[in-house]
Amino acid sequence: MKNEFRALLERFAPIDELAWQEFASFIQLKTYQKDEMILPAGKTCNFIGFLYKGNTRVYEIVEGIEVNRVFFLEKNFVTEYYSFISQTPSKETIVCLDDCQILMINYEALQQLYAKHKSMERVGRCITEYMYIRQRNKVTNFLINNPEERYLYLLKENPQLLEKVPHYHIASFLGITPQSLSRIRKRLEHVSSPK
Amino acid sequence: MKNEFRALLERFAPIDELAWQEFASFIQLKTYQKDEMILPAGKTCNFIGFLYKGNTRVYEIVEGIEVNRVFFLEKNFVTEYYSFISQTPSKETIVCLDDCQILMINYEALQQLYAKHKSMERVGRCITEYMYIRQRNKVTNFLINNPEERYLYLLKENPQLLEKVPHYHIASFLGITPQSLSRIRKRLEHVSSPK
DNA sequence: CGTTCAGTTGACTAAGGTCAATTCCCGTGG
DNA sequence: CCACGGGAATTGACCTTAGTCAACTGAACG
Repeated sequence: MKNEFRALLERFAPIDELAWQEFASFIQLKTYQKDEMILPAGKTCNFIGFLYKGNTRVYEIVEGIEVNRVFFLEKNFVTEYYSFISQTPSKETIVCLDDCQILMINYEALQQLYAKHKSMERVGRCITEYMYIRQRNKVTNFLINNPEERYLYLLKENPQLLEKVPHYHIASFLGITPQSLSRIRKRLEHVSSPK
Repeated sequence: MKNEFRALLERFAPIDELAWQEFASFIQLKTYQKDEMILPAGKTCNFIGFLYKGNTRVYEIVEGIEVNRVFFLEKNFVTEYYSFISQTPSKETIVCLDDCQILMINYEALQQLYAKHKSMERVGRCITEYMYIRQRNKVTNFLINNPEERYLYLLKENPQLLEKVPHYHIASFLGITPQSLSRIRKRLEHVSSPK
């Protein structure tokens, strides 16, 4: 279980054995039920989690509209990264899409590890960069692609998402209405299998 | 001149005198002419600059289309931050919109300073966070606002931009065509001053 | 068997994309 | 000083597509 967490971290940079042992000793397993909030808006995110089981949705209320920011799926991280690194209250809420088991490491523990182990700090920095580039890619996607192309991109990058997440959440994530998504899907259906 | 650079940095976190002295000793002044490239795509960005004079544009060629990423204006930073922090080749190109004078500090110097001065490292981390949140805000802007609203947002946040940058660059930055921008401007004109 | 909610569909409107033509502005050279 | 050239900006005509509001379908659940 913990080894899967390690494997994910090491996709960024290697961690030496000693650092990992210490890291592992800080890990806590938490379980949540479907629709439960892992992090409510207004609270500071003090963890980085590994989604051993289940899927989550991160949303923000902007001008009264609920906007889906990101979906963290099984076997990936789950955190509100900005709140975590800056240790300021989150504007976003993380909720479970289904029952979840999450391995968590908290902020204080991680800071200790950063100070103590060069290899951990390197992983941390790489993750920050990764988070940054993800945002950038998303901006690019909005800049050069229309809704249909964004949907196709999502389909290509994250086909599992469509099965795991209700479509109206996907629509919000793509910045369109559920109706539009439905029509886009219909259009594409005709193209791929023109009957 | 250098003090203005310092003031900008200290908007993120205070820098102690000793750290600043050392930082200042590394600063180099470089000058560029209008349309000159400060950083061509493919080269690794090894500097963070302070735009003492002039304005710059950062663009990327995506699927054959030139997409404007950001404009760095006088008295602000100029860098390709992802390339800088990860020390990997930049996908983006930085060009001068007019003649520029830039105070630059290079990567190696900065790393030295980070290792030596806690206050410098703190500033560095805060800047990374700032860059991250900027991208996030831009995503939000695309998610909840249509082109007209994005233009209005830009107008509110960065009114100088409209005077300093040709409109077709603004359009690309907003993710729309120059024609659309022109029509949006016309529409708004009628609203604000109905003759 | 009815309630609820996600998803779809229809009708209509508005807004952006595309292509082409035109105007405006500015610098250059005759 | 004026005419010309070129790029930016605007405008027009047309098309496509997303938004909106409302109705309907269908599946899940009690």
